[in-house]
Amino acid sequence: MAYWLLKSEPSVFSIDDLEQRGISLWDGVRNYQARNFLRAMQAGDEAFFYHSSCPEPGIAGIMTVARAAHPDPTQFNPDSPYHDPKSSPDAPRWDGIDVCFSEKFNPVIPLAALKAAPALAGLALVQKGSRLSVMPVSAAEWKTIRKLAGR
DNA sequence: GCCAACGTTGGC
DNA sequence: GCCAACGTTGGC
Repeated sequence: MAYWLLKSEPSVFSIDDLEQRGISLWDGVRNYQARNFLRAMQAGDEAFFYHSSCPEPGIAGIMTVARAAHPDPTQFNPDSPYHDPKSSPDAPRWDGIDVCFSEKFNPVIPLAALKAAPALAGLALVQKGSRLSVMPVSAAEWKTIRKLAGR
């Protein structure tokens, strides 16, 4: 049982979208380091849902991993913005996971609050220049962040 | 919209 | 293998 943090632009896919759908494929990850973390995720793991590139960047809620990594179908779809011409079903390059809605934070935990917490200094999210979209969260960091959400 | 920081590509 | 050029990310 491990903890993670996944980023998404809410204009593309938000915590509200996930709440509405209940379960969803997490697709579109096109970075090798992030993909390798996806591959390490197991069903039952928990993850924070982070909203990026939006008016209120921050952690918007919690989801659980419903299904471990499997080939992301969007890589094979020429009509998808995530299409990768170098991928084929015989040799997929990218994986996705299935996630299940768990909780919504209202309001979100703002990025500034995460940056201000000394216990979170090691989190990739708050490190200068980090653009990683899938990252591990330690048990201690998980607890700290939940506390920031008032839970 | 700006721009700093980053990852990837491709010529050599 | 190097590295410049390019495209992308993401906060502000």
